[in-house]
Amino acid sequence: MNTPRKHAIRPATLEAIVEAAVRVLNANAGATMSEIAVQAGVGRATLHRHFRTRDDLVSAIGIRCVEEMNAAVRAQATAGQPAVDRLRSMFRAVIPLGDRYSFLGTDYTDDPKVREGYATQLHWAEALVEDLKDQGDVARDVPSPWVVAQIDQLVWTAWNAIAEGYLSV
Amino acid sequence: MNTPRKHAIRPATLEAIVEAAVRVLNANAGATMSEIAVQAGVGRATLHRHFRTRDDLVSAIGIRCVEEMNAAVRAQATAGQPAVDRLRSMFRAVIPLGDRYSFLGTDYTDDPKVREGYATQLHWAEALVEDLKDQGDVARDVPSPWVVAQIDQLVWTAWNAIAEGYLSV
DNA sequence: GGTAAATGAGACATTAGTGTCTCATATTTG
DNA sequence: CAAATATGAGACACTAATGTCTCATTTACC
Repeated sequence: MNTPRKHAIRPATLEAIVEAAVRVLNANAGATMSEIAVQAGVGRATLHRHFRTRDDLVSAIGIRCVEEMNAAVRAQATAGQPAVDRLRSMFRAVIPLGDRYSFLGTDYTDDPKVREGYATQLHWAEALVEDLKDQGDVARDVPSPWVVAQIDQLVWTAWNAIAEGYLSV
Repeated sequence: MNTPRKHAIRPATLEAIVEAAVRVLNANAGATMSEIAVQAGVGRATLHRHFRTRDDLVSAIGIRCVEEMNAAVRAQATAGQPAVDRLRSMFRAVIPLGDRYSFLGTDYTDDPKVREGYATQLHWAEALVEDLKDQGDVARDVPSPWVVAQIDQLVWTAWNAIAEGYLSV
């Protein structure tokens, strides 16, 4: 079941679309399907052929983003490391992805997979904060959500700083 | 010269519009003129009568925002205080304004007055960072723009934290 | 109370974007 | 080379929002 005769989309086309979408949306979160099509060097109809609506496209990129993020974090994480080192590893993993995905902070997608992936990241961060408190690296009376928010925002700030050129990876 | 016969806009109407716009745009940066009109209890035509375009309205609010911010900072600032205390005062002054203006981080306005007001804030922060370095509160080799960005983002994070309810003013 | 001006309601034209469809062309596959 | 199919180009209908306009009604001022 579900055996499309040959190929439903040419890999090169898909790649061009996704790459262009990431690039264009990163520069302007409200970018239009036409702009993306032009940047991808592809007809607008082709966009709609593979991503029926604009939301579908943004969701697809959102999914790719959280997956890459989680993969990057997992790849860096070494079990048994001190919490502080794991925090540092996380930064090292995530910050280089900013030039591709920072627009997701603005252009919101409600896709359940994206929410799920983001929730995974949050839980990971919450657990890390607990460990930091256990080690005495963070005072017990600081609200954990506040610490998590700070970690989140530090990543975001770094992304912006890199985008604006006064910090480099 | 410039003596409109009686009044060009009723103060109550203006107030209702601006208040509603702040409230609605804060909840949804992409809100529509109709939504704002409804929330203000005002006809949509009246909106356009006093703010010809949507941009005009957003700009007007942006201007009001930076003016309030700068005023709040100036009101709190006591000359001759140690830099760290001035930083704390700034936070105290600015953070309570977040529930009204945090949307300005998303909904961008290009109005020159807004840019100018924002530039004022930046210069103020830059000068403060220099003082902090002079006092040895911040290491000399940390890039100043990075510190400024951190201050900016700390305010932003606090605004969000308050909006989401796990922190209070 | 009477008058002038501000407002509300709604019709209207315009614009920009979305999503669908068709057909000719280009590309892949066998 | 031939057949199958993905693509490009563009026409089309549809929608949502903006900005303009008119006219009846309400409000404020003298």
